[in-house]
Order: sequence, then C-alpha cells, then structure tokens
Amino acid sequence: MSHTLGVRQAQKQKTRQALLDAALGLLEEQSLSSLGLREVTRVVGVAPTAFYRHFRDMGELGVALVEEALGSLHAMVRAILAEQAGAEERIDRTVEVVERHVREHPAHIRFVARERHGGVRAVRQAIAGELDRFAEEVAAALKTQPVSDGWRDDDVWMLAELYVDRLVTTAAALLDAEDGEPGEAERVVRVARRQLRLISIGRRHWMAAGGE
Amino acid sequence: MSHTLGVRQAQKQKTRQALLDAALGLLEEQSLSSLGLREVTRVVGVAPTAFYRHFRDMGELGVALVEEALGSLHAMVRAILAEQAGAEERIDRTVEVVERHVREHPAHIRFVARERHGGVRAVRQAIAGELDRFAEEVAAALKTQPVSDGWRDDDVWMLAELYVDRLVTTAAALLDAEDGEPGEAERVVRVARRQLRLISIGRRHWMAAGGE
DNA sequence: CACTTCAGAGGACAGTTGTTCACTGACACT
DNA sequence: AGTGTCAGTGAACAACTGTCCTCTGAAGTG
Repeated sequence: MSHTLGVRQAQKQKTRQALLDAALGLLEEQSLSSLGLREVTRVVGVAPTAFYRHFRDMGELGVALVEEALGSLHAMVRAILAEQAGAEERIDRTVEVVERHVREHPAHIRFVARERHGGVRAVRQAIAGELDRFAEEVAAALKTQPVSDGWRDDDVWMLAELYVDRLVTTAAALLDAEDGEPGEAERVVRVARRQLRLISIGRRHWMAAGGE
Repeated sequence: MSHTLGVRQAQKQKTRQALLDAALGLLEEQSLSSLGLREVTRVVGVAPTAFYRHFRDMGELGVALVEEALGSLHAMVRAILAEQAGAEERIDRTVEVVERHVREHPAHIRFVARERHGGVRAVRQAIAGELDRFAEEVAAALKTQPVSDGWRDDDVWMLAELYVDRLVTTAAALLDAEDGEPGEAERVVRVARRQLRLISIGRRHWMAAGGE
C-alpha cells in the first residue's frame, strides 16, 4: 500500500491551504495587521473557530505565507547564478525570471513587498531572514566568478545585498506598473536592466578604482 | 498689527496637529489600514466625531502625514546635490544626512517605509509622487555634472531612481538596525557608502563601456 | 451689543471583532 | 467492533468599530 497520509490529515491540509489562499486574496487590498480572522474564515466557508486548528493568530498565518512566497524561489535563483553566461545575458535572464514570477504570482509578491516593513514583527523577521538567505546564495555565486578576485568578503556581501534589493524593488515596481498605464511595465524592465548593467560596470572597475 | 490667524483657526490647527502626532505614534506598531479613528481621538483626548472636522477618513490623514514626512526634505536634498565637492565627499555627506534624519524623525521614516507599499491606495500614490519629485531633483542635479556629458536623458533618470531608491532602502535598514544589536547601524552606514561608491564608479565608466 | 459660525461633545446606532466553551461526527487505531 | 482523537460547529460573550444626529459654547463679525 502506498503511504496515503490518511484522509484525516489530507482534509486538514486542504482547509489550511484554503485559509492561506483566502487570506492572500484579501491581502491584495489591505495589510496583514488589518486582516480579520473572521474575514478569512468567511471566505473559505468555515466556522471562525476552525481557524485556531491551523494557526495561533494572523501573524502565524503570515509567516506561513512568507515561506510559500519566497521558499520556492531559491532553486530558481541558484540556477540563474550558476549559468556560465556573459554578464549581459545573465542580466537579461535574471530580469526575465523576475518579470515572469511577478506575472505568475502577483499576490505573493505584493504580500512580501507590503509586509516587508509592515506592522507585524514576526512576519517582518521571516521576510528579512528569507532575503538574507537569498543574499547569502548570491554572495556565494558572485565569489566564484573571476571578477571578484581580490575582493574583500564583506564587499562581496555588500554587492549581493545591492543585487537582491534591486530585484525586490524591481518586482514591486512591476506590480505598481501593472495597474497603471500600459507600457509602464516595459519601461520598468528596461530601467532595471540598465541599472543592473551600471552596477555590473562598477563591479568590473571596483578593484582598479581602489575599492579600499 | 501682525496678521494673527485668529484664536479659532489656531486652536483648530493645534488639534489637527495633535491628531497627526497621535496617529504617527500609534503607527509605530501597526499599519495605517488597521488604525482606527477612535484609537487616535482617544489618545488626543477629543471626541471621536471631532476627527471629521479635520479629515474625511484615515486615508486623508495618511496623505497629510506623507507631506509632513517628505515635504521638508526637498530643500535638504537640493543643498547636498548643489555642493561642488568630490564624489567621495558628496557620498559621505549624503549618507550623513540620511543617518541624521532617521535618528531625528524615526517615526516619520518608518511610516513612509511601511506605507510605501501599504494597504491604502491614496497614501501609496502620495508617497510615489513625492519620491518622483525627489528623483526629478536628483536627475536635474546629476545632469549638470560633467560626468554626465553625452548621457541620454532617460539614463540620467534611471541613475536618479537608483540613487533615490538606495537612500530610501538605507533609511529603512537603519530603522531595523536601531532595535537590533548595537553596531548594526554602523554596518548599514558602511555598506551604504560602499554601494554608493560602486554606483559612482559604474557611472564614471558608463560611457566608455558603451552605455548605448 | 446681538447674531452667526463652527470645533468639539455626547449619546445612540447597527455591525463587527477575537475568544470561550461544550458539542458532534467521521476517521484512526487496536 | 469498540474506543479515543480531533477538525470543524454554533452559540454566546464583551469589547470595539465608523457614522449619524443633536446640542453647546466660545470666537468671529457687524
């Protein structure tokens, strides 16, 4: 027999997921600290008290959403960075991935952008932690590239932070662009590419310019 | 006789300011969309209905807070950019100003960081508009510098956006650092300086690298 | 002085919130 | 087959929300 996890647990996870989905939907037009427990359960079609079977409070649900939004991204990022392409192509590929991700999971991205500095401490910390993990991965990848020869470790890290932050900002800008004039999204993408290019140029001349 | 605004209007503005201050205080630990009108009036010590004499709703109060937080900054930014100092000193001066501003008006900065992507449309737009004005001023200043000779207008703008965004991010990072381990703030400042330096290097080599 | 204006008070309204408690009934385990 | 577990129910709770209405009294106006 295949280990079927039990009808019991399966149903539970189903409701749990329904709660997460409902919350994510409602969060498109408000922030977590104003989202009510009853509001969520009402959408799912379940009694308010059922919420407690899955999360202690809204903060806990928020943290779960953070994992859902950012957890799956690591593999993707690592794949891009591992590519042995030229700087220019890598930039294009990176921006493309961000663009696609925003288009496919807009609500998740919006949630992260909104709650990154939002009103719920636990969620803020979860996001910060996840972004730190990204920066770590980026830093590790940057370090293996020849351009980084002679760089101090903390300078590699500062560059990694710069990259990660730029991608997050670009993603957020793309969201804002979506419900604006058409063509605005393309402009954002074009600007993002050039900004990354400028950073890349600065990187190439960092040592020669006496980075310290 | 000096044109005394009238005791009436003076008192009104006083309560209005009290409402703004109280709201700003409460917003340190929650976001605007969860802030209640009664909550604010309670702190000030006035009847809930008095709120309506000053703002239609919380969104309107939020917009007023945006102006309070960002409006006064323009002169300061313009002053720094007008300085005819070397790139290195200008970076130091800029970071210093950001640092000081965060230390002197932490609540305002936190508010902007939080509501920049927050749940209230009107406030988001107000912040975006104000940041756009900043970018415009920065772009205008950059353009007068010799390093920008031959640059396309939209590339100057893309650089301006990069700078402004970096400053906003740095300010937010400084806030997070404040209620963390001591010494973290210094690290953030150091990183910010080096990131700006890297961007500055990229800028110097932009044309030679065939910025297009 | 009488007369208007209007910031703020205070009561009342219907709705909503999070949390508690005892409960049911289908699944899981022996 | 018998028994315990536990996801979800439904009623009740005190506390709170935004908004409406009428009222007051001090400041402004001539």
